[in-house]
Amino acid sequence: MRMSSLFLRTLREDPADAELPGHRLLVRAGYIRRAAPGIYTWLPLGLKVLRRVETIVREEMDAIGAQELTFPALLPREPYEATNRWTEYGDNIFRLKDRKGVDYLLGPTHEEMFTLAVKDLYSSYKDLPLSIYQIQNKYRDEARPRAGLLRGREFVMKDSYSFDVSDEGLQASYDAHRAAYIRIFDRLGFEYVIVAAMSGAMGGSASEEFLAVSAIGEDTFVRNDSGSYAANVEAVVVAQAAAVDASGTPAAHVEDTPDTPTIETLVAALNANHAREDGREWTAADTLKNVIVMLVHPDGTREPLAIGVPGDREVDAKRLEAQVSPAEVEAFDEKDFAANPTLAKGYIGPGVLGEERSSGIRYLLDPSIAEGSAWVTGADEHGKHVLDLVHGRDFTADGTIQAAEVRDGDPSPDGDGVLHTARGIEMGHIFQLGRKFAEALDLKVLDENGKLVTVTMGSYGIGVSRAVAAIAEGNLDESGLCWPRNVTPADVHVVATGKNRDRDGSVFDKADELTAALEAQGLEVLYDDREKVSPGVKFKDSELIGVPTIVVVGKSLENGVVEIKDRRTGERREVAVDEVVDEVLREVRGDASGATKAGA
RNA sequence: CGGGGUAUGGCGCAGCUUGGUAGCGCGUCCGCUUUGGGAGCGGAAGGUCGCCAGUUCGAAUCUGGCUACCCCGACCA
Repeated sequence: MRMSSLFLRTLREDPADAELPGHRLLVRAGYIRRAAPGIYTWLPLGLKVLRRVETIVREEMDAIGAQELTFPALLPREPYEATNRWTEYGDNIFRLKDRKGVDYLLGPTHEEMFTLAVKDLYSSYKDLPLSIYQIQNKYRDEARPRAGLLRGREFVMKDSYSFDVSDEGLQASYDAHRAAYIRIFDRLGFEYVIVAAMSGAMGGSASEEFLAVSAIGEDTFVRNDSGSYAANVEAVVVAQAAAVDASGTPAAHVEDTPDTPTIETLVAALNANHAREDGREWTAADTLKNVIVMLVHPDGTREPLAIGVPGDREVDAKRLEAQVSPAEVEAFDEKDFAANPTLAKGYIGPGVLGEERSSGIRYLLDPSIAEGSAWVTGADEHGKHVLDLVHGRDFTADGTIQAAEVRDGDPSPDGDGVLHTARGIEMGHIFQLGRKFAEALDLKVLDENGKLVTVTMGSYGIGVSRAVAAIAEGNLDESGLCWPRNVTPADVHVVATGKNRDRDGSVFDKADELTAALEAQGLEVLYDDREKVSPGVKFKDSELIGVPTIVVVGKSLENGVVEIKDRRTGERREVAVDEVVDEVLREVRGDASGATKAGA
């Protein structure tokens, strides 16, 4: 690539609409341009990076025998009608009509198309197992696109699906994908963690996410010190607390606690007027907080739900949503309270909660609330709370729910140490869909006995354009980007510092020659051969663009040497002109952690 | 969907309070000089001041309405 003719314009100043450092640099260095909110143009340099990420994904998918195909991005409505997703996706789907008024959509995901394609072509167990994939643009009309490529409305995704007759076969396909994903993310070169995840609205069992560890990530995950446990916070399963002996607990008794509608005011009132017998102060953890939310089911029906959690914890909205999906959660507002007169706002207790009690509202407890444990909680009357209310003796719930917030320092569910929380960017998600989806679309094959059996499926995704953004965010400094070798738009950046071919002929001649020699070795070379551009500008641009190895041909040519610069460390060294090609090859190939090695 | 902000040449911004020839920096083009860290001087091109209406002799500026975009939250890969 000759910079004198490359379609590129670097910006000296940050774009005003970019917030994240990596996004700013991708725009400034001329990799991408915003075309519309959440929609980006890939300029030549950016496209090179995107293609290299795609190539790594493609190589590893092919290596496990998955076969590539491409579905249209513009899809008919019918298949999505069959799985009810035309409705369930709601406003998140881009919809359009053709000239006859027939509905179409821009594919937000392609489960239906994959499943129907297999149904169309295959009908025997002998055809399976099968894994097929595509690398395709996906479209989601996000309520609020943000963070540049990390959450766009158009994005590039690799999605694959496995089709098996048996559960064992599905497990094998899943394991193969998991191993391929590990190789892919190793080659892409970022720090990632594999966490247990929720499988989402389509159901299914085993599910894991690959998260790039990053403070700017939108997902929260937890892990313990030994690494034996890691999970998306949504998927953490808190163990049921063991029952405790309640024989010494006095009978439950209602006390006046005026003006205590919050846990904070309640604890203060308890300590002022109802001192504990054991002399310890009351804390929020002694109270049972009952939170009411309104579930909105996909068919539009509304159902209130009561959740009991220890008073020192909040209900985690994401955990709750994951548990009740596909229902959505709305706040329980004043109108709802008015419609449920047995609920005394601020003093709600188990006395009225539960399907069998006066409110009729389903009541689910956090599993940390042990049978036999005693609580202070609302007495369902304004200004009154009940003390020594024992779970199992004085009240019961309709079940448990994993919806309380998970905190740093909580015990690890596998019993090994405590949990720490961190943030990550979801880069990949693999899960065993099972038969639910194939059933919806009636995907069956004949087995050895000539009987029709429903196929079992796995679903595996990687955010390809998101990977470019995540790599950029993780590989930059104050001067610009610093690409890992496996995804850099060029292997080496040759800078000719001359400004004028007439006067600096020897510099340009040598740089031309060197570029040709490097290209002859199969390297992708970005060559700054611009005239009338001062050396300072070329140096700044080379740092902004972030090719890992920079070769400067200039002044020192008089002494028969050129300069090789490491973009990441800033280290520079002089190398004799006739040794440069070998030296660069050594850097590019020797240092290629992951890509060439893992691919070999 | 709630809260906040912004809208002026390709990019970044000033001007608006107090109405009167639309400005600055970067970038682009021409000339001369310069030549290893975003060069200097001189010249030039490039703008329906988001849109609609109103007030006014006169609106980027004042008033009303609308729209778009950005950020935080809610929601989702």
